[in-house]
Amino acid sequence: MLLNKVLAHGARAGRIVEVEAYAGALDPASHAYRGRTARNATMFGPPGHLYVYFTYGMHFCANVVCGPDGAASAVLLRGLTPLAGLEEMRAARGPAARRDRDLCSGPGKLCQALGIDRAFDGADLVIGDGGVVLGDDGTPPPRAAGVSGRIGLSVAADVPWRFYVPGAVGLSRSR
DNA sequence: CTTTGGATCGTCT
DNA sequence: GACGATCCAAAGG
Repeated sequence: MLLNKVLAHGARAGRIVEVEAYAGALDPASHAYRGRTARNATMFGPPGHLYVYFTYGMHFCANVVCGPDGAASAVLLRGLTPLAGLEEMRAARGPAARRDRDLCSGPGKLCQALGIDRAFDGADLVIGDGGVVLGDDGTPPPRAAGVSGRIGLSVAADVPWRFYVPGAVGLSRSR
């Protein structure tokens, strides 16, 4: 359960409030569906590492590899509540992020805000090599997490594998 | 508030 | 050669 864990890069940190699950080779919507390639190699590795990919010619998205070595299961980080390093986040995001709640309210946004790019692909989030760490500040997972279909997919979007903290700051807009 | 279209390029077919 | 686990600005209500 990643909800309410904390992702930090240097002085910048945010609480994970929205995620989506991808079930490796069994999931038509997963990058791992058509087997291992140079791009998705990290997903096929051990859990606890960061899988970062580039899409739409301009955005990065970050996943946490969660299945055992070889399973290629991963969880996409879709939304964070900004906790620290807000000034740095604003500088990285630019004028488009008018309110604090806009800083990390989307998969591409949170990567831009935290300064995560392809160079961080494969980083170990537990020991924090590369400067990106996944931590726990004692906040328990939500008593009742919200659930919905996944967003932005052309296949298997109806599978209810999007989980979020109801009412939290930093959720991407739901449909 | 909602809807719509453009930007932009690495990766796989 | 096509398309994507997206975002944003602009335009209309």
